[in-house]
Amino acid sequence: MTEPAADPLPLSRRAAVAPSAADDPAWLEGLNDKQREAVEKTGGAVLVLAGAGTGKTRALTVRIAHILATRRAMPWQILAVTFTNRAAREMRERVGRLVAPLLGQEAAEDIWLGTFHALAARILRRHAELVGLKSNFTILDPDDQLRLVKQELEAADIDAKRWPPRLLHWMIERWKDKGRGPEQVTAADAGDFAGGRAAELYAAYQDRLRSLNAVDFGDLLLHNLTVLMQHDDILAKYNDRFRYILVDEYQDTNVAQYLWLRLLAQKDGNICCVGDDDQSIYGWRGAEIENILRFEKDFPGAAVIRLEQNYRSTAPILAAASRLIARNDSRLGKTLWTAAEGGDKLTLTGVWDGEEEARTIADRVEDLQRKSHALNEIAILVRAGFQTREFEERFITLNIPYRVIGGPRFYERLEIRDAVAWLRLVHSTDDDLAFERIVNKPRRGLGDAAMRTLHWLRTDKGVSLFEAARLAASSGDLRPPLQSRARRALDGFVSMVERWRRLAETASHVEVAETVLDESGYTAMWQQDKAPDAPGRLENLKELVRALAEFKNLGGFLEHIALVMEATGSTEADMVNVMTLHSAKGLEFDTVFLPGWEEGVFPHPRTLNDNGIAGLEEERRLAHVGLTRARRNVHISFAANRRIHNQWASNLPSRFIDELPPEHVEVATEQGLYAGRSGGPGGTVVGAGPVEAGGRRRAEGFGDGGAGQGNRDRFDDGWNNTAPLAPGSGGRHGGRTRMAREKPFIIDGEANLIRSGGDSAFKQGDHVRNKKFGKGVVKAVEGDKLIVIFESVGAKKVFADFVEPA
DNA sequence: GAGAAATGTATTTTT
DNA sequence: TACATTTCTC
Repeated sequence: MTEPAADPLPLSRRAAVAPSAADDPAWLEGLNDKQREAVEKTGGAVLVLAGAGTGKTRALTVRIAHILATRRAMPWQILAVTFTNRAAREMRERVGRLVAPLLGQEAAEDIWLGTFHALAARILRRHAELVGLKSNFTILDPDDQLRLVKQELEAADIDAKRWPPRLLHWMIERWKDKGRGPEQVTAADAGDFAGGRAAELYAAYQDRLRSLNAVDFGDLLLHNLTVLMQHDDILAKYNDRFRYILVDEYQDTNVAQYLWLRLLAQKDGNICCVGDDDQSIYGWRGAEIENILRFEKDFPGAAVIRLEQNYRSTAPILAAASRLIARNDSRLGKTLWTAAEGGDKLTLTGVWDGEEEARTIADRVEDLQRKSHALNEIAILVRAGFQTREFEERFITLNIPYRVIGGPRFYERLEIRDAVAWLRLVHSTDDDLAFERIVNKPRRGLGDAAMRTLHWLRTDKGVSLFEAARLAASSGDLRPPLQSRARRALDGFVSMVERWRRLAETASHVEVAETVLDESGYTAMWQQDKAPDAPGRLENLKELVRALAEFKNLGGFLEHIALVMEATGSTEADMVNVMTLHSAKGLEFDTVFLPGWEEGVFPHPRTLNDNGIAGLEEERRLAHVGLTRARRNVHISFAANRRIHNQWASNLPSRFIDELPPEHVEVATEQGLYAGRSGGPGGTVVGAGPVEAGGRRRAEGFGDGGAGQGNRDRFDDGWNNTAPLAPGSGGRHGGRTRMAREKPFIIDGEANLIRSGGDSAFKQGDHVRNKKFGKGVVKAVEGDKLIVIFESVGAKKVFADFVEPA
């Protein structure tokens, strides 16, 4: 139970619910002082710093309702921006419920409410010609984007082996996040990618997109910026229109989104941003936590309102989350508190390996199930996707229903993308990417040779590939001549597509889709496929048609799948939820398991390597997000050994464990794993597998072997430059790849690795036995950990508690 | 053009 | 290990 005396946090402050005056309008009822302030302060710039579980969505939706109900603006004069479709949907529903009794059902429908991308697309469609596009431009999915990048690399004759397309794609995305077109990329930004040609490739990629009448996600914002900055009249129009702007999850905005908001808000300046700097976990994809930290400078005179009263979690959970996040320097500072008293301590469990961790957690889940705890209210939140596997396996054997959230998404599946490409082509024959994707699916004898001819025709005549196909089918005068078989195939293909286009003029889009999938032979292709996953794919195709039926027309549907890539999953069934910490943001559960709190897993070493202190702070925010998902119980665990990519690694408990308040944590480890955590040398020791003759090995992440005392020290002298990259230039690309191939390190008793044994029960040279690795000899003693050379697996760093004298 | 073999590569993810 | 992608081979 909580011990208030030992607790530095004001956990038992009095609840600050506003005394509800009798003449208060209905929509303001039940708000606390701060929430109410956030709702009623409608003029000027407002930053609502809303901690986890403090009712931020409530404040935001009531604020919209308040603006509407008090007639400060009409629905279409309000711009409300979210990041996810889920948030947008939820917000519209909630606003609708609030305002329907006052203003009618339609009021909420007319609000400009949606994701950044959906709203930007809506605006861009009106002004597409100003950036060289047609208003029916295609929004490419990541797969198409990458394909184009590859093609550009190929066209520029750059070795894709040495310069991975994915990296270039990533660079381009980040530039777009920063609101920079190709001409704004400096040589320094471009780095040494392909000998400094990245900016040039970026420009080529943009040209290519334009010629395809296509945009990627980043372009939606980027082109908006171009339009708004270059056309004062258009900007003025939107400035007049949007009298109130509201932004959710402001800590996740990137530079482009920030600039977009600034432009749109520049006239009245009635902008209200809601966010939580302590939940900024998307820096790696361009989010600028600086945006929220800088808000008061950006919008002088801005009001800052802090929502700190938490209605979700128990006091111990909040104490743990607060204590942990207080270690971050880059934050505005907030302290969550709750009026609720009591609550269980967090539990901390150390186990031998990942398998045991899964077993332990699954057993606990089973136990909860017996006590009729809803499975839906249980979540297992992991750092990285691969960690879900062992839980899945365990749940399958125990027959516990579970769902993995955030796996491969419906619209990303191969068969769906193929089918959609068919529809895209029927919708617009200009869609070259769609054409290329399905022209030979199912196989109709159109391979590289035929495509070369078509590409030549396209360039020569300046037409689309589809048009080129039509020409090729009828003309005899072709540069690379076309086989008669290919010509017949093309002829058939073209007339087929044209027939469907005529059909589309009269028939419903569902009918068209069914015809296309049937007559193209695409369905038949999967029916004949004997692969075990073929039936599932056919099922997905049916699902696609079902989904299609919910839209008015084909165009609407295609826009939807471009911008709404969400998974279709049942949320009703009672199942345990397994997902990454990232995808858990915004959700809450009664009981939350947080496995894998180990150095080498969480914080993730790569974040540390790439981004140093800032990276560590982001990982810590991730831990904070994890903790604050729980209403009642948090179970943290760590495994001393874990197999990652078929390599055993012995890990120390995460430094974040040290950052939790001990008085709120119950250590449930039988062998005292936790007790010895502090003071030891840090780092991850990667086990070497079987000892191979003479194998001197070196592992990434072992750079701090010598000196570390506390965590801070360890970080400073180790983590940043720990990976032994190739010296000198080469830098990231070459260095990292080369390193990864080198073998892990075998601890062979080098003096600098041996720490004084102290009071350990073992000493160097002792023969020991361990239940997993068998017999071995102690090579070194480090506090409560031993380095043992096992006969079976070679050198391992193990906790002394896990071995016995042999 | 298709299937087999070799090779590379393994955070986080929404739109 | 497990996957996707590329290259090889027929």
